[in-house]
Amino acid sequence: MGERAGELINRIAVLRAEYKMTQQELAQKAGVSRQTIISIEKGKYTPSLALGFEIANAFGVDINEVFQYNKGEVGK
Amino acid sequence: MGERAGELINRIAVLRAEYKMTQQELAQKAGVSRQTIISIEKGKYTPSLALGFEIANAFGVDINEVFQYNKGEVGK
DNA sequence: ACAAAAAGTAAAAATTACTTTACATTAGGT
DNA sequence: ACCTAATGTAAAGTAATTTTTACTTTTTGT
Repeated sequence: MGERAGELINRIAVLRAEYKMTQQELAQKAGVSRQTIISIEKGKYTPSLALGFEIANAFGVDINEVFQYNKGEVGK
Repeated sequence: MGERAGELINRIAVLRAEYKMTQQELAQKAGVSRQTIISIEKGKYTPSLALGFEIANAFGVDINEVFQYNKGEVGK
């Protein structure tokens, strides 16, 4: 029960490159620490929905452009 | 520092009514407990992004149709 | 090559999400 | 009125996220 069914992938690094935004800047805009951005960007854990939205509108894009959820391989 | 900048509102109750889905059923489809659904539906806390997506595709709708984030009133 | 900025790693502490259990209330059907 | 399903409340415990601090490595510009 440690992991949820699906996998969450994010395009934060891509978007940061595209918008030339540093982790520090993104962290400030989203209102979290730089560590949080790093961890999420690297997929170490999944952020809260609120933070997801904050990150999305730090870039000014829809949340679906930042995060994609591939629901769990039920058929294994 | 207890609260994030913006407020997250959800349309879970509305969607459940629309799709005639019980909290129990939604909980099962999303892979969480009924309590979790209740608490989120009532706005007691904000779910993880993964759970947000799970709830959205339990209804088969986009995540933006379930959750809306009004970014914090910075100007107070 | 050098300096500075950006990115990365790690780990403990604090906070928040989620589970489980158990019981109280409300709504619907007969 | 009765029964049952659905919703709600509460509290204690576990698991996950986020912060804070400190240090290492990589990248970039000059």
